[in-house]
Amino acid sequence: MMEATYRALCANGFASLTMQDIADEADKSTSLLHYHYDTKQDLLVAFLRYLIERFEERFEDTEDEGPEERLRGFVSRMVPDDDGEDDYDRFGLAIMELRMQAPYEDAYREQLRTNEAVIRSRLADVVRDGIEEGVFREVDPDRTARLVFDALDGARSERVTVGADEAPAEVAAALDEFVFSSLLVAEGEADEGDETE
Amino acid sequence: MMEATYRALCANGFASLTMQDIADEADKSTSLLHYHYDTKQDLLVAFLRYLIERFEERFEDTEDEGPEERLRGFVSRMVPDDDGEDDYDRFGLAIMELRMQAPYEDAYREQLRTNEAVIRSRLADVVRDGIEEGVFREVDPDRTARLVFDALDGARSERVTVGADEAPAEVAAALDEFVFSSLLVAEGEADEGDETE
DNA sequence: CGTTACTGACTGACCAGTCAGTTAGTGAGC
DNA sequence: GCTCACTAACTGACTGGTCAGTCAGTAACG
Repeated sequence: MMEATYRALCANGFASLTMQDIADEADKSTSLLHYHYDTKQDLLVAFLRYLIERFEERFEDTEDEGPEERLRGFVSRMVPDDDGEDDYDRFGLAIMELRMQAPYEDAYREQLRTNEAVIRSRLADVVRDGIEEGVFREVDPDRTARLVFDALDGARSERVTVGADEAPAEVAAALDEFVFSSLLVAEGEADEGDETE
Repeated sequence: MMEATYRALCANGFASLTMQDIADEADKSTSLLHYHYDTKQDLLVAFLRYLIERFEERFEDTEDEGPEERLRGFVSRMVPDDDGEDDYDRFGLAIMELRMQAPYEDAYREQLRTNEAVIRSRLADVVRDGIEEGVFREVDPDRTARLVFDALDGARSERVTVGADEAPAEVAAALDEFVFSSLLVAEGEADEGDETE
């Protein structure tokens, strides 16, 4: 069911997504969807919940790597190297379409807020860990995480909307140049100085 | 007519925008809209064109300022200080909704591509000018402009979708810390010590 | 009297959600 | 081992509402 929703979103986008589209992908009737979920919104909120659960599962696997690898891993997961991933863009776009409906639909907004908070705080944790381990210099982890997340998000938005395929890679490079390079403390330097800003 | 479209977008958002909404704002009939514009898409493409013309007019006014002021001016135009601007968020959201339909509607995509290219290249020009004048260090102007634009865009998206009101200001601060501060050459320390906020 | 601006009434398509059912599985009693 | 009752999964046909776009006109203006 969730899988069918995923496929339908990739195939049709969100704005023109109908219950029929999902039903077709699942080889079921629309009536069945309404049997399990009262409204289309209910179904989609359940889908968003399903998504963030999957994200958390996948993220846990990286917890033993070093801060820098984890940071770069995060970036490269948002910037797929191979352009073969057709569904990646389609799905990313569909989710963005959905996000744009959040202000009009409380249920979406609440679930999305949760999802984004989880992602951003995982990223901030990586930065925080890096600072504690003395790999990164002292910065505001939340603010830094937000810059990284929002820049990549903006780039992705640019890519999927107007087809600026190079945008995510360019932004990743710029982040590297301006943020990550300034984040790494010089090797062999002190990992001391607990000075809260 | 364009004004009416603007008001209708603020009031209703894009996804649920009907020709009737626009007609109501203009105190005209929907038939008249179809008399001037064959389809809803045509009307909205004309509206997008109208927007970028207005942007260019307003931007020309800043051409005599210094690079740093222009850069900060650009940022602060995307991050309204006073939270009183209700329409600003509503309209920003509506445009983002529209952008998300670009992949499904060629006419939107072409016009949006033009609009975004104009904005980004104006920003890159500012960086380029700054480098030529020796105020900024040598960086890739397009890449830097993209980082700034996309980060602010991502922040705005976060704000309007899930109500993270602080996002644009946080990102602006992070840009300041990571990008702008590293952009200014130390040269002579001529007029510095300027600590805004 | 021709053109441009404008209207109200209508249509055809689409779609979420309803409803009155059918089918399949599960177990209890005999 | 068979029937009956109960329930969960599922369906097709339908409805009510919405909306872009059409069309046959009218008003205004030069």
